[in-house]
Amino acid sequence: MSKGVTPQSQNFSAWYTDVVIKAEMADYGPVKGTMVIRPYGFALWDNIKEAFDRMIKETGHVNAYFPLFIPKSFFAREAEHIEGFAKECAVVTHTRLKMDSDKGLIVDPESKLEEEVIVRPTSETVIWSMYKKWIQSYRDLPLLINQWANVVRMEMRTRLFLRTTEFLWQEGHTAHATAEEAQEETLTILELYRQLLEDYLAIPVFTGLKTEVEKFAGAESTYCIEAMMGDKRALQAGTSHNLGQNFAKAFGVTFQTQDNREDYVYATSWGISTRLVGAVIMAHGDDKGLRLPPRIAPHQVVIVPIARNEEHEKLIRDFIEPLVFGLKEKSIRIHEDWTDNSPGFKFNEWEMKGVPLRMEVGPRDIEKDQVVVVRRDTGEKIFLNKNDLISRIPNLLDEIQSGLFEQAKAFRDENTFNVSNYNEFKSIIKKGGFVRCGWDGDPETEAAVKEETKATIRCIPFDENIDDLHCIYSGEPARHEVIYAKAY
RNA sequence: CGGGGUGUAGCGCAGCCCGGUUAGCGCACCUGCUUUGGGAGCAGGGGGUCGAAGGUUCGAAUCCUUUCACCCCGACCA
Repeated sequence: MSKGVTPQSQNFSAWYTDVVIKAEMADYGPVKGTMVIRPYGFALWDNIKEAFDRMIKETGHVNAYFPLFIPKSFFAREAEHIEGFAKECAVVTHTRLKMDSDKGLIVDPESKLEEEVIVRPTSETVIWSMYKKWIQSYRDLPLLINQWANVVRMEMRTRLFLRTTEFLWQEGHTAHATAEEAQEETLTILELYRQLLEDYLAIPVFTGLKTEVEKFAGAESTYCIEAMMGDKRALQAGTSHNLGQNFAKAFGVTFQTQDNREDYVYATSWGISTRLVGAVIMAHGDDKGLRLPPRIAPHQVVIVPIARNEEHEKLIRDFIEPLVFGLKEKSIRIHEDWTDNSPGFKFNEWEMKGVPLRMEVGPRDIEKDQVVVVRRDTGEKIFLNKNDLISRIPNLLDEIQSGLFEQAKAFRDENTFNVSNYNEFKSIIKKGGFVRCGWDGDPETEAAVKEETKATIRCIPFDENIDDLHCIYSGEPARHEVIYAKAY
């Protein structure tokens, strides 16, 4: 691993790419826009995934898997849906290659498909085609299915984790007997997303409703969590859609109600993606690299032995063995770095990789029955007696977890402004930050602001208050209080 | 999809204008010895169809043509 990264203050996006690569989170794939998630990055995703998977199972959801390929015709059924995704679909048109004497390996024109197949950009359509078969009666509802899958959206501009042609996500697709139940589900999931971000990723979020322009193609309404990154830009970190009866109507999914009527099923869908890995990096990282929240960090503690010779090594191994055992018993994820790099190198490397706690153990410590523990979040050096270590480490990890959250929250709050004057609005958007202000509810106003400032309405927050509020742009009485920001 | 840029060892680059030894440097890698509490030192070593194809020339990394790929900046998006 080579030295250092571009400082955040100099060029945030260069910093981001440097960190992703140098921390061995991901690498570029051979096809434009593709990414390889390396083991260290995948371990982080795995931990996020595990936490959320547990949450949805506790709330009655089950996992399943639907196919990657979708008949093109399915997409024609929901008008807004196709509108939203048509421009970024990968299409399979042929099924074979062959060797051509002139041109080498070519697509065999003979193998052209009758009906072209698209690679899923999202799975509503396949899933609802199946739900039609599975749902007849109110007794079949609610149907609460989730899938962990990859999806493909052909993107022009890509950035590792944040926007790649193929990405991993979870997509929940639920079917309900009533509109109320669907709405409740939509908000339940949004709340789980909030908890995941705040309690596990240590990222504070605003929750709220998307405007008509920003909502999901084919949804009645879209709710979201919005987070602030280290460059004061917004990142949409998760969305939960109330799909109403749109997909049920498109796919003819009806059910018999308790009183023997026929009605269309009410639907929701919701997703979070590997983008969250990018969110963790950009919300917490510093000029030394990543700073990972302990609850999702692949390694929570890394041990760096300081040994001059084999005798020291043996001494250290004996010294740490019971400590490691004790910590593992407490389910602490601990890693020993016995590679023959120098200690200084290891310090830098594990700081780059964001391990919350580093434990240095050398002969001088062993003499004093102690170890040196260094916090990644604050850099603080703590000398711990070996007798206190096993009880203290979990506390320290908790402190780091909440410390990262508090720091991110303070940063967000310092950079979120209530504003009533458009000039002030523009100057804040220009230098970065969120603006809470009034909006007259007109999509043309929203478009004009976007055109002039590049800022978009991230959401209409649940705690909006429009008393005496006027639209930042038109001056009309506000229909909503909204949060504007430049977004990823 | 528009504008710009870059392709030379795994990575980062020099060489290219002005063609001419065996294509070079830093990092990384391998071996050995000495080291190890903030990115170790010395010695030795391996690794290249100079993005690809064609052309000009006695001779091309270098000049010309074509092409491909990727990166950056904008419009779209989880």
